[in-house]
Amino acid sequence: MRSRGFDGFSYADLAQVVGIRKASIHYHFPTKADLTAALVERYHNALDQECHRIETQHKTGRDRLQAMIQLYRDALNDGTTLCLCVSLISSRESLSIGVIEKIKAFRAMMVARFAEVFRQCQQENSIRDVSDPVAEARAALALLEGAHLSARAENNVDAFDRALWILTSRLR
Amino acid sequence: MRSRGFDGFSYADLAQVVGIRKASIHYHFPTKADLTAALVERYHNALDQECHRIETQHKTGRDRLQAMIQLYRDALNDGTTLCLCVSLISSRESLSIGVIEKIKAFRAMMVARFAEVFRQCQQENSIRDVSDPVAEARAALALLEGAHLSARAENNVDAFDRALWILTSRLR
DNA sequence: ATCTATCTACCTACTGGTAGGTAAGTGGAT
DNA sequence: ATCCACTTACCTACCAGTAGGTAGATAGAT
Repeated sequence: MRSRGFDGFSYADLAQVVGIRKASIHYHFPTKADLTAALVERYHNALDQECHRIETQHKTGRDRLQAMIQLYRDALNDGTTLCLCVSLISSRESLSIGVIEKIKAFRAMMVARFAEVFRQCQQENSIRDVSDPVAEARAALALLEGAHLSARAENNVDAFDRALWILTSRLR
Repeated sequence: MRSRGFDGFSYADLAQVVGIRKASIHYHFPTKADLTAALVERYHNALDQECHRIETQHKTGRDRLQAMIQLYRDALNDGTTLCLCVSLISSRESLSIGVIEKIKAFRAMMVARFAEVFRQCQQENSIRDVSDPVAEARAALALLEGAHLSARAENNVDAFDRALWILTSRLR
């Protein structure tokens, strides 16, 4: 799903990967919308947990921000996958409203997480020119998602790092 | 194509929109790869021309950058469409190598255009902290593409402006 | 202990519909 | 007469989703 998008993946593909018949997947997730909603929810929880782990493992805003950038970098899986959110939004026209709402919720969660980290960086003075942590967070999310697209287009994870330079170069 | 993506749009859809039979489209563009390549090429030329128009209509780097941001903003068409490049890359796994190369070429062209504008801004001192115009250009492209995704996810063009704030707030 | 009923998780086989793509023909312009 | 743009009618492959059934685990009643 994260590598082929909503319109590009099928029950048959998934069935082959997980090793059961597609009818069995329909048993657990009657429609593609159900399946997608479950995936987004799982992704939401997984990322939320990862952010929590980062909070416990890193104490400064600087380290936390870098760890969260690394989190997105890892999500690329060497260019084979995108952030679930990115691959789904591109095919928004095919999504059910339930899935769209879940994507919005995921993004709101990530913005809140980033805003908290930027607020901390502001207090630490560990990053240049932070005037509005929430605005910074929204921009950072857009930048990260755009960096994912860049890396995929160039078929090169370095493109992700080059795009993120605009943010990482502000760290001190 | 720009609203539904490569995997989400079909010859039948397109035929209905343009008012001829889908076999007639196959006459002009035998395969979906041919059609997509032609679309990317047209998009490339159209944007190149738009950038040229901006260069003649605006003289300062500051004005040119703002006009190019507006160009991307207009490409959203009130949230109904994405930059062609964005909607295609998400379904990269379904694309022919020819199309991927054309997308790379398009991105290289846009990076070069943006780099030129950032270089001018640097000379004018009309934007804060420009140290590397090419790096700025790459980051700006990622930000613009990410802002497109944000606007689409939030179903609100304001989300585009909010993401771009990180760049526009540096103008002076 | 065993019979019975129900449930879970899976299966094969199929549906209606749509995908990209093609072969052969039509009709107007040069 | 020939070419060009387009048509109808068709193909095969695949799509999401369904019908109907089965093996095996679970649990309550006797």
